[in-house]
Amino acid sequence: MKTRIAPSPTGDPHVGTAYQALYNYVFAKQRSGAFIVRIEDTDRARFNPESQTRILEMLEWLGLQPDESPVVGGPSAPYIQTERAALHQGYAKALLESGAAYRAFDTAAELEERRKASEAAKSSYRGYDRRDRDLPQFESEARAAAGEPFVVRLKAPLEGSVIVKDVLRGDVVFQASELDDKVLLKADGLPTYHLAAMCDDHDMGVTHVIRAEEWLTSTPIHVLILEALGWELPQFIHTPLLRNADKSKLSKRKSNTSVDSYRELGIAPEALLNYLGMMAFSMPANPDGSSREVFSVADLIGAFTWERVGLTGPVFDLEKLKWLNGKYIREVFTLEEVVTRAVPFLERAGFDVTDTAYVSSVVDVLRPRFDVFSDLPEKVRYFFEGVQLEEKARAKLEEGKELLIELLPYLEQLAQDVEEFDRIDVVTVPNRVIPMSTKLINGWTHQFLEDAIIRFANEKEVKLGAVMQPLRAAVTGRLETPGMYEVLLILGRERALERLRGAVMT
RNA sequence: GGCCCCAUCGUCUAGCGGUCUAGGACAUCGCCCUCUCAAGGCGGGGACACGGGUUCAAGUCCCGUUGGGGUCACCA
Repeated sequence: MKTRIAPSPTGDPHVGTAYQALYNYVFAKQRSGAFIVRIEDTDRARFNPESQTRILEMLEWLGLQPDESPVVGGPSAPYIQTERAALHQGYAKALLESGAAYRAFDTAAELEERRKASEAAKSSYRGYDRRDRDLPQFESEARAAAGEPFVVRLKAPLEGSVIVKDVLRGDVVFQASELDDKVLLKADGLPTYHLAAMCDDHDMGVTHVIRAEEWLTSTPIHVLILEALGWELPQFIHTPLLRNADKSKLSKRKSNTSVDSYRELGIAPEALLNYLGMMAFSMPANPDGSSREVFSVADLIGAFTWERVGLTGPVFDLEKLKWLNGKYIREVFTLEEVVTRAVPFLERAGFDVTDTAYVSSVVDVLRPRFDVFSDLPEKVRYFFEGVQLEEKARAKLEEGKELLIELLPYLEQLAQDVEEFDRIDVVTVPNRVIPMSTKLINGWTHQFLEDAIIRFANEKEVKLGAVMQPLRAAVTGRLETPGMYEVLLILGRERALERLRGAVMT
């Protein structure tokens, strides 16, 4: 069996394409079939060469590797539709000869005019009026031979009905009177989607056409083409459309449809795929009845079945996507994986990331505090650059300056106090071990800092917070940061004390 | 407007006639934890669109209404 996605290179890589790719990929893999990618670039007016590479790159980023595609090739090459134009023209000719199609010589202006007239007449039929359907054979040939531009149209039946068998919805019946004679071959000699997709799917051996619901109403046309060519019908599966918050079809104007934009936001491909996998499809529940929100593509391949795919168009909710991404950062990825993904964002912010151990401890301590990588740089700026006092932090600092001046010697004393203790090579913080270079250690450990600061607060008879917040402001310039002991440890004694001195002296 | 598809909390969804006083997740609210911010834990509010059937019994089946969406291009 074989599935495919057939994206059109006309713009940014669309999440809808990623969504379709996921279904096609998962279903093909589950059935040990092939997943192929074909580029549908027959619309020369909207064609965008960059778009093609970006779509292919998107799939690579997502890890949805096609078995056949323009880049990896395959037995049915080429996988770029315009390169198959001769094939399409041949099929169009066959259809013309068998009488299943005909030439139409209407100009765009004529069609437009008649369409308007039809609308003005409030006719419910808005399709082609079939003016040239019964043009005598000789006239058709002669005008074509004389060089008059024409398109090839499908001769759809005038009576009866066409039944589309959709795996998810069963039989969908369309009356012939609702169909019109769609263009198969355009005046420029290139095929329209209807012809090209059917021919290519057939020639490439596609067995399951899994595509968005918006194609459902043109499927009878496709069935007609397939039948006229004498080909076996594939299984048609129309999946619900991803929606904007207002339930309309997901669009650029109302939502972020570009996968690249999510990538820039700092959404991990695993999280995006996981999120897309819970749109319309639902993973079987856990044994305790709770729903399973976190799963991989491999899990999907294991559990996927069309019976668990709903038919209502799901609203794409960025909030939940972000939450899921945060979940991956906190619970699914290893620290190392989080760091690897974070580094490019930190570098782009201009931070020096050469000290891997340092970067790692910074990221680690921030892990429960960001859910999208692009948010990270701002949250860790003070770890890489000097302190920039925020307004509220300045006020706190002023408020506690007296206390800090007294605290300073306590902290400076710390190293001496613990000389008698053994040297420690790692700093142990509850629940994690942060490797540090030994020169930063001495008394500068979580335990000693905590003891010292609590003792100090007790002696001064103030709440811990009265010490912590001014200290936090002094050392980070902010009022919201990870735990102070962690921050002091990561910063290291020298830098922390230096910042503290600097703050109380101004 | 014609045709086609769809219909459970604001959102993603579970539910395949009785176990539903409808379950989970995001969001939201409250409490706990706590040096701040998060994370985490606990708890609250919150839905079967409506009307007819069928049936001993309907969120679950059928019909209609309403609502939403899609589609009617020499775009895909």
